[in-house]
Amino acid sequence: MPELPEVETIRRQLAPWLTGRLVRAVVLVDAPTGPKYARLPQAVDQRISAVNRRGKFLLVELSRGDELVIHLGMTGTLTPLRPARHLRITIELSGRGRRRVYFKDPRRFGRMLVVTAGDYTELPTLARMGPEPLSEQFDRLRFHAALQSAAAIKPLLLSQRPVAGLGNIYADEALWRARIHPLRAARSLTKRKTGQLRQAIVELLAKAVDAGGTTLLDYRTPDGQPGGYRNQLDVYGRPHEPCLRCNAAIRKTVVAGRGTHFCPRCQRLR
DNA sequence: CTCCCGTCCTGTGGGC
DNA sequence: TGCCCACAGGACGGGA
Repeated sequence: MPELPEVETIRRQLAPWLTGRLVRAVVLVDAPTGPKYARLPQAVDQRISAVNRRGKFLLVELSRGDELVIHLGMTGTLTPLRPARHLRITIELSGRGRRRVYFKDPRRFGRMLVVTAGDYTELPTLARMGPEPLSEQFDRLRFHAALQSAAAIKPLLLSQRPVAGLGNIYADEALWRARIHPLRAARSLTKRKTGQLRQAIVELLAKAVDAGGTTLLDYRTPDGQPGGYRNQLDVYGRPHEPCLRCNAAIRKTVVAGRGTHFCPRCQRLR
């Protein structure tokens, strides 16, 4: 479900609420065990010093040199209200006001585990993640270099390696903005084109963060609000509708097993 | 090493 | 109404 703008929106709401509090307990509900929920008891009695984000991962800094890594998968949410169904984990906190965070995850694709801070050997995508798109690290030269691959551009973007945080919606949106066909071999793109793609990614994600992300079905921020970017989407979810640039019918296909939207006129393969 | 595909899991919506 | 299939914001592991 959540891509960078949604996770960033959640992080901003969570940070003031969690920072400075002590983790009193982590309660596994509906018995999630195994590597996806490793070492959670280790968080108990540690104080939360910061709530950070890398790509789509939330990184909760703990006082004894550990890190609570949270990935929401497709359908995960963190909420102060106990969900009626699909509750997986309850985190109990010290202090006044809201003292419980609930991790709701219908499809169970999410994960939550404790690692030594910065040790991401159990999280290969995080370990090899590209630069944050809204940081100085995301520069033209490095991005162009990261695209020297025979792979198709869309699946490469979804790998998180050239740049962090793009998922299925924003990959389609960015490629439409930059007028690049999702199946174009990444290394066939000129420097000028990769520069345009970089610019598209930055502008798109900044606007989406401002809007609080995109709600398609059930995404909600911790305070219960849907994301406002949905009605600003240019191609995603608009198959057969006219392209907003050239009026040609938006096409929907499957690329790398994911629904993929593009304009066959603006985004040519060659 | 890189790339591609299937798989993990549950819910929903469309077609018949 | 009921059933079945396709599809859904992601990441990982295995095989080529």
